[in-house]
Amino acid sequence: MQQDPIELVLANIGRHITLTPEESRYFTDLLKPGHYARRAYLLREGEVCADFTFIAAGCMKSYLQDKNGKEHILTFAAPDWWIADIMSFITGRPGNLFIQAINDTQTLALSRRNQETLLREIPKFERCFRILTERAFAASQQRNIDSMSLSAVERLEKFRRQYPYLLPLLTDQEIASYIGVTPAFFSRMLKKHDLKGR
Amino acid sequence: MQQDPIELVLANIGRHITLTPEESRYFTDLLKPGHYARRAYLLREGEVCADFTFIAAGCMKSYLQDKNGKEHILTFAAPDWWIADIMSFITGRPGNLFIQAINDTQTLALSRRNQETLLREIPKFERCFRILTERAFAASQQRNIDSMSLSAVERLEKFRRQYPYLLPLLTDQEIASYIGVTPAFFSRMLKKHDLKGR
DNA sequence: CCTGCATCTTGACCTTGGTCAAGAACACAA
DNA sequence: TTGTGTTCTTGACCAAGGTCAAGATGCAGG
Repeated sequence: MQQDPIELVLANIGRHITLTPEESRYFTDLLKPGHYARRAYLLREGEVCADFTFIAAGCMKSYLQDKNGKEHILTFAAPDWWIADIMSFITGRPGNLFIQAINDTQTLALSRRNQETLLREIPKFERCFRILTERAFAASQQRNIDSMSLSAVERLEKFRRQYPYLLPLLTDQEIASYIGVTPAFFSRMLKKHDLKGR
Repeated sequence: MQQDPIELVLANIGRHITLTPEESRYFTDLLKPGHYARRAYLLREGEVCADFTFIAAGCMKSYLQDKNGKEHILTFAAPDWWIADIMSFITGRPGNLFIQAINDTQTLALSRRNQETLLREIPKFERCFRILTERAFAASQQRNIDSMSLSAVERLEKFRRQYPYLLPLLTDQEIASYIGVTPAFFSRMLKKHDLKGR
């Protein structure tokens, strides 16, 4: 059922640049496969995020804990997405994010070291990462826009429309955290607006 | 007093890649200088954002209007920064953002067309734009984090610490909009926490 | 089949910040 | 100096969403 992670990552890259078989090989040799059981951590607060990680199967979330210990989910990463604590990754300093598996997850990690090697040896990867970063930036920008201009209900409706395939994997708590409300308010919201049948 | 815009943009780029004089020339020939008077628009909602714009002097803001007509400021761009409606710029579709001059502003615009030419002719610019985009992404991510985990007062204090040089240019309304509160609440907040002397 | 832990729901009450409208302060233009 | 507009402040009231705690529901493991 599961597709080969290497095939998936090559398809992902192939959407942006064209590689020769040798280049593909060179690239995939720099990737380190990983497996994370449900709830296992890829990264914890205070650690340096050394890898740009491709999700081949499963699902991860990145979140932070505020000073009252409450968890705020920043992003979900479904298969075919990349995840990292970008701030820590580019500065090399310890970050504030946790990255955790939501269910069993297969990954391919590209370390900063290896990314540098890759970019030096095959410069067209610069283009590829520029495009990936542009998209991640646009998504992040849109999240800012939504949190400023939409109500909690609107954010929920948008989330459901945008990521229907994530819904079965997530608890209500996680969705609540992503859209920025408490579980208690989330529950009332579903009831009040009759949004229970996803 | 003012520095030459071309010098400034070359210094900006030079922080990430090294150019020969010919390459510098090729690059700067692709830039279109602009001047915007206070309150003039570089971009309006519904227009396609065709340019990646460098601010050489002055200051701009990008904002959106929500469906109640209220303005939410997404970013400020001071000298030595780039500004664009990234979503519209990368998709080529009409965007939702306004980009407006806060005071008299000198710009250098790199159109998407010219960017493509530049990247084709001098591939090391891929690297440069990857890095610029990574930073913009990290800043946007941080804004999401702050809006999720800080109170209005904390966001204000952080804003003042982070952008002291912007404060003299901005009205309280604009700062309020950026940190995500109304002018009325902003005023009360200053009083209550004795934050008036910037 | 029962236990134990997670998640979800609900009630009662609270806090943060919004709304609307009016007045005060300021700014600059004629 | 006197408008005229804009920004800032304030009062009275409101609404969205948070807090805390208790009970209900669901489900995996033994």
